[in-house]
Amino acid sequence: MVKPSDFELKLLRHLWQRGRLSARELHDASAAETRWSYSATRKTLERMVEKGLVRIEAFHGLNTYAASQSKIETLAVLASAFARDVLDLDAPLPAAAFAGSKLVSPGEIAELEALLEQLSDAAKGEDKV
Amino acid sequence: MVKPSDFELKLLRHLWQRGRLSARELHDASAAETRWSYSATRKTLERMVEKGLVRIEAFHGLNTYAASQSKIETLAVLASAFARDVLDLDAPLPAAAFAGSKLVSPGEIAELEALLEQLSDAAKGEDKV
DNA sequence: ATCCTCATGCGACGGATGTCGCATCTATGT
DNA sequence: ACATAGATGCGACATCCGTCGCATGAGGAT
Repeated sequence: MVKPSDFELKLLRHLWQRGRLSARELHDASAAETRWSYSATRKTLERMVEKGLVRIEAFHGLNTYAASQSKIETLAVLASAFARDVLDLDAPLPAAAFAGSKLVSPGEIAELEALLEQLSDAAKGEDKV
Repeated sequence: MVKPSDFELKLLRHLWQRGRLSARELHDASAAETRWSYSATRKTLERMVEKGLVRIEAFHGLNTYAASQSKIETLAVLASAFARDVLDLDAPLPAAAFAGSKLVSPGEIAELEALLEQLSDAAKGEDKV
C-alpha cells in the first residue's frame, strides 16, 4: 500500500468520490484547491500511475483515471504512519480520532479499525526480526 | 511554527528529553533509530538550524544544539496538518487521539488541545479572506 | 615540532515532488 | 484539403531531504 503526498491525496479524493475521470475533468474539479496549471495536474497524475496509486485506461483514445487504492486503505496507511512516527504509538489510533470526519461513515470506521490493527500487528512482527 | 519531517522529529525527541546536546552526543543517542552516519546526523541538524527548529550555541568552540520549538507546539502543527490534510476535519483532533501516547502527560494534553483550537481558528480566519 | 583525534564547514549526489512548457497527434468544422 | 482545439507524451527546473565524504583547523600527546 502506497502513502500518497498531501497533494496526491487531494486528487485521490475526487477520484474516490466520482469514480473514473479524465485528466481534464479531474483538473477542473480540483484546480480550486491545488491552484495548479493543467500541466501540473497531469504530471502528478502520471506519477501516481507509476506509483500504482491510480489506474489509467483509455477509451477510444481518451485517457481516464481511477483510484487503484481505496479510500480506507489509504487512510489506514496515513493514520498508522501518523501514529507511529508522530505519536510514537504502538497500538493503532483509536476510532475516536476519525469520528468527526465527514470522509468516513460509521461502517467505514469499522473497516478502518480492522485494517489498522492488521498494520500494527504486521509492524510488530517485523520488529522482532 | 515549523513542521518537521519524520527524521527531524526523531532528533527533536532526544533534544526535548535531554536538553542541549552536542552533535556527537545527539548522534550517539539517535544512531540506533536513524541508522545514519555521523555526517548525516550533522547535516540534518544543520538544516534544522536553518529552518529554525533548533538553536545552535557554541561553548568554547564546541557547538551545541537545543530544540527551539517545544514538543507541544510541534505536536500541534503535526496533528493539525493531519486533521486538515488527511481527515479533512474542520475542528481539531479530539484529545482521545493522543490518550495512548507515552509522549504526552495529561497536563500536556490539555495544553495541546488549547493550541490546536487556536490553530484551527486561525485557519478559519484565513479562509474567509 | 610533529602527529593524531575530533569538530567544523561545506560540497555533492540521488530520489521525490511541485510546477510548467513544448512538440506532436488526432478529430472536427468549414 | 486545411486550420483549429484539445489530448498526449515527454522533457526540464527548483526545492526538499536523506545520505555521505573531504579538507581544514584546533587541542592534546609524544
